[in-house]
Amino acid sequence: MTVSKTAADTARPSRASRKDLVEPAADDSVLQLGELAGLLGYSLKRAQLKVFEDFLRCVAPLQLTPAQFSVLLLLDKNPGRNQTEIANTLGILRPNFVAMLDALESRDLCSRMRSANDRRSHIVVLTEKGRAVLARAKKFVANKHEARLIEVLGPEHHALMLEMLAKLAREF
Amino acid sequence: MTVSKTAADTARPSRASRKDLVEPAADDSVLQLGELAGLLGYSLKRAQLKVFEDFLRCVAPLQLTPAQFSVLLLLDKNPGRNQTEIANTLGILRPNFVAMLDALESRDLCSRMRSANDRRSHIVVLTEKGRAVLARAKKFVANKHEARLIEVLGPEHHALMLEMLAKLAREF
DNA sequence: GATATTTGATATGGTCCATAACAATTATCA
DNA sequence: TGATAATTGTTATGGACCATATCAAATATC
Repeated sequence: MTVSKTAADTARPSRASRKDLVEPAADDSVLQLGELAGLLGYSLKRAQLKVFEDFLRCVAPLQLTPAQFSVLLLLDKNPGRNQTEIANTLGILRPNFVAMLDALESRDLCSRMRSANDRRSHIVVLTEKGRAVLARAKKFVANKHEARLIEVLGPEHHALMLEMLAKLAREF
Repeated sequence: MTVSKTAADTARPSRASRKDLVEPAADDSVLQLGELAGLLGYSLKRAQLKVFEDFLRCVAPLQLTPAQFSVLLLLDKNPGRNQTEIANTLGILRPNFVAMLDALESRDLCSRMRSANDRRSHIVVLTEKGRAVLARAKKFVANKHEARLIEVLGPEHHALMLEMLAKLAREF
């Protein structure tokens, strides 16, 4: 027995214990989702993966992930904030935000500055290059990514969807 | 210098290089999301996390994750299928599905059987206990989880949302 | 019957997420 | 004031999830 309790470590029946023969499904048709199709969380997850994939494609020339883009957007909209404030707003834990900022700072998209008030905190500021990249990214996102979403869903459904998702994220 | 190239390993400016003082934001009000609120992918991700959290809470007595629940549902709806067929339908890669099945099988919720046709493949079947647990899980999900979603979104918006999410997952 | 393909499995590495702990700094308050 | 507590950025670490290469056994192909 191992000590750590990963799923992979759980006991698996020996080969000898599963020797019974069973008839496989006859037809090779597509599997039925059943009630899975009615599970909101399931479709939510699958849709989210697709949307993030498309985001990455649309903004690939700038090499920005959705999370990185959200950081740049937040820095632009909220100057003079420190690491914890930015991280908290995005639901990122402070320890995990360090490496994220390191990556952005090493590409000269943002910069850590010392606060004039509190020598503990680092104020995070967009660099000139950061502002330029963000501006280009915004255009890619609006013209390619969101445009495609609006096209597929229809403008009114897109707006409604945004509203409902925000409601879920807020009060669920 | 380390060898692997994680984001955390990217060069970070030395402490000496960021000594400039900067005025922090004066007010301590809530940070502005800005265009982040209009990004569908952002709200999609946040909503998905909340919904999965709620799912885990609602089905906690049965100790089932959303992924495990989806496997049980699929096994029930599609008897006589092998591991790859189940995994593919759920978008799970075969190597990663092995540990997942190990966990379920070690709890006697399902069982791997040899196919009568093809001695390579394992037909995955629900056990009696698996069927019982699935039945209970379905009730928890319907009466607690989905019920709350419908309550928050409203029945017609819930249905519309499901439709749109499925559309995104399908044709995006 | 030689070769290619499929299936389940292992190994491995990457990314993301969560917690504990630490030094430096600041806040609290007796 | 000075002792103690709290905060900030950081490191270390481990778990969960995802992706690729590879393998032996079995089957398919030609």
